[in-house]
Amino acid sequence: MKCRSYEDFFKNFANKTKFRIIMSLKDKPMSVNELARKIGEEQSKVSHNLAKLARCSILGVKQKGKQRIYSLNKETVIPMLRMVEKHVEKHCNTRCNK
Amino acid sequence: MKCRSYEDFFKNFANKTKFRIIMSLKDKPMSVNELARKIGEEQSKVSHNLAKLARCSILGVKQKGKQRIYSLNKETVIPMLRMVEKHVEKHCNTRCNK
DNA sequence: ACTTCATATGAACAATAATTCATGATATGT
DNA sequence: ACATATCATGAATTATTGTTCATATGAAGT
Repeated sequence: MKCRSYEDFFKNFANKTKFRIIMSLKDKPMSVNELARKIGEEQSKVSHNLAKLARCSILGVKQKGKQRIYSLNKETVIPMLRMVEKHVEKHCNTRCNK
Repeated sequence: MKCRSYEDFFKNFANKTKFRIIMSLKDKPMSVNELARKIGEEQSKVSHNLAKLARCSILGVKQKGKQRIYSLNKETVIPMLRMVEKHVEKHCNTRCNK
């Protein structure tokens, strides 16, 4: 199953685990276990989430020995995040927690 | 409850009803009933969804008599949609349904 | 061929979000 | 003050997503 709609695309940003994965990959590409360790979640969970992210081309993958290295599609994602950041700054008042 | 995180923000685009509302409001601001008729959903459903969209400042509201006119925050939303559109064009191969 | 390491996958279960339905609130006109 | 139109809200229900756990797959080395 491919990412077949805008909604599907956005779902990948609308979830904490996926979002943390995205954020982690801003620095550098990583293998599944690396990521799992970095965000403190178990392999299977990370793997499931990676699959969905990759299906929507938010991430890319390449094999490297036994490992799979996931990398962020920066072309799309970085500008997107920047926009939302700007939006939140502007509209989310000082205490954004509640 | 306010929109307190990026995830919350993105949730508003990750749902069919909300997405259709957003799309409908690209043309012009509308009242709740207008919207409900336009997308063929019942008032209560639309209203619940509008509430969330407005909390994240994806929509704005103003009262006009008994009606509430919801309008799209085009500044943020239009460029966002354009970006995703581009992404989908590029990465979603010819038959994007399946 | 066997073992190991890294990752993927399916199915059961849990958590979260969306919808529905009944009702409440508010503005407006009479 | 009452009736009506428009919209919001809460709670129960349903639907969708996410997680967990056990297991499968696949690459690499021996």
